Amino acid sequence: MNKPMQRKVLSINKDIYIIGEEDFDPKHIFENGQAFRWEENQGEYTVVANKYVIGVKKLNLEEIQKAIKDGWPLDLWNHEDLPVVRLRGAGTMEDYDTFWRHYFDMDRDYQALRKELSDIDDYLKASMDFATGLRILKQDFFEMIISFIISANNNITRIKKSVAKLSEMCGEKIYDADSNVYYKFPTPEAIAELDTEDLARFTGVGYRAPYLIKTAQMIANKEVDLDDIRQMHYEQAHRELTLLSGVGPKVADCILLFGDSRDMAFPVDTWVIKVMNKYYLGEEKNNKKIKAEGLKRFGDKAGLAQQYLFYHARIHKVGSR
DNA sequence: GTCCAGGCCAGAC
DNA sequence: GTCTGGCCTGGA
Repeated sequence: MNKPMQRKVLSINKDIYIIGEEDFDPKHIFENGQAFRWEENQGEYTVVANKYVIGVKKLNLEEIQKAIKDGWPLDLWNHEDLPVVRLRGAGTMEDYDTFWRHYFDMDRDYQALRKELSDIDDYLKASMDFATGLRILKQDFFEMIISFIISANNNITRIKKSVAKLSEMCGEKIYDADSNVYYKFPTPEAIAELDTEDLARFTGVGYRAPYLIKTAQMIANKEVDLDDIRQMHYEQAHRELTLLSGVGPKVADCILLFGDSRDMAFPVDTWVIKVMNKYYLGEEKNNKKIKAEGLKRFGDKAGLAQQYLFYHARIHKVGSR
């Protein structure tokens, strides 16, 4: 093995560059179903998060050479195979330290994680190898609640469209580096005030519209306190989340995994059911038992393992006719 | 036209 | 507590 590369992060003209990080592949990060506020165009992912709109791209050789020509410090890039990810419009190093570092889970050692999970079994190893560069984002808690209520019995294309329309409907305006208009994710108060039929018509969420409004109201009036939930043990937090309208066991686990860094939260969806049955169980139909098996096999990182299994299974259509 | 998409809810047992 | 049927919507 070569000596491990030292990751460097720097900001030049409001663009942030992450240099020498092998475990950062925008496609695997954004197209694995954990995030809904992105659009891909020629390898660049336009992403809305918090108050930011950024372009995430793993640069190719020509782009790196162009960057150097444009005034990039040449000494930063001294290996031909050194990966470079650009977060266009992401801001200064202060923005990185206060937001992006957390959002992209930069303090987790993914090389060590891949090694640890790969040792568990061959199928998990195949999934890990397939999705090298996948990271579990740390997204906004309330945004995850609303997004995953919309996700139930739905597909990713339509979920993305509905979340975008909802943000447009009642989120605050923000702008990207080229002054294009985008929208922040709405507050609980903003969604709580919406009319059910307006919401359904404008966003296409259909029968989920009353769930969204009820849940936003429960959160806005502190009937369910999100700050409290984040202090609770996993089981209690999961139970509390399912009090929200439209939140069942699977959605609650997605919220905890992607919005509250709960590595053991193990969402059991159709693909995970297929994978767990094909490789570990056979014909188990009870989701609670499937989840218990996941926790038994993958321990306190079951949720992380789940995300690689899910992504691999969905792409390869494991268990489908 | 029918089927399906990262499930949840209500009602029945 | 566990199981079953119904469900907005739009693209294949």
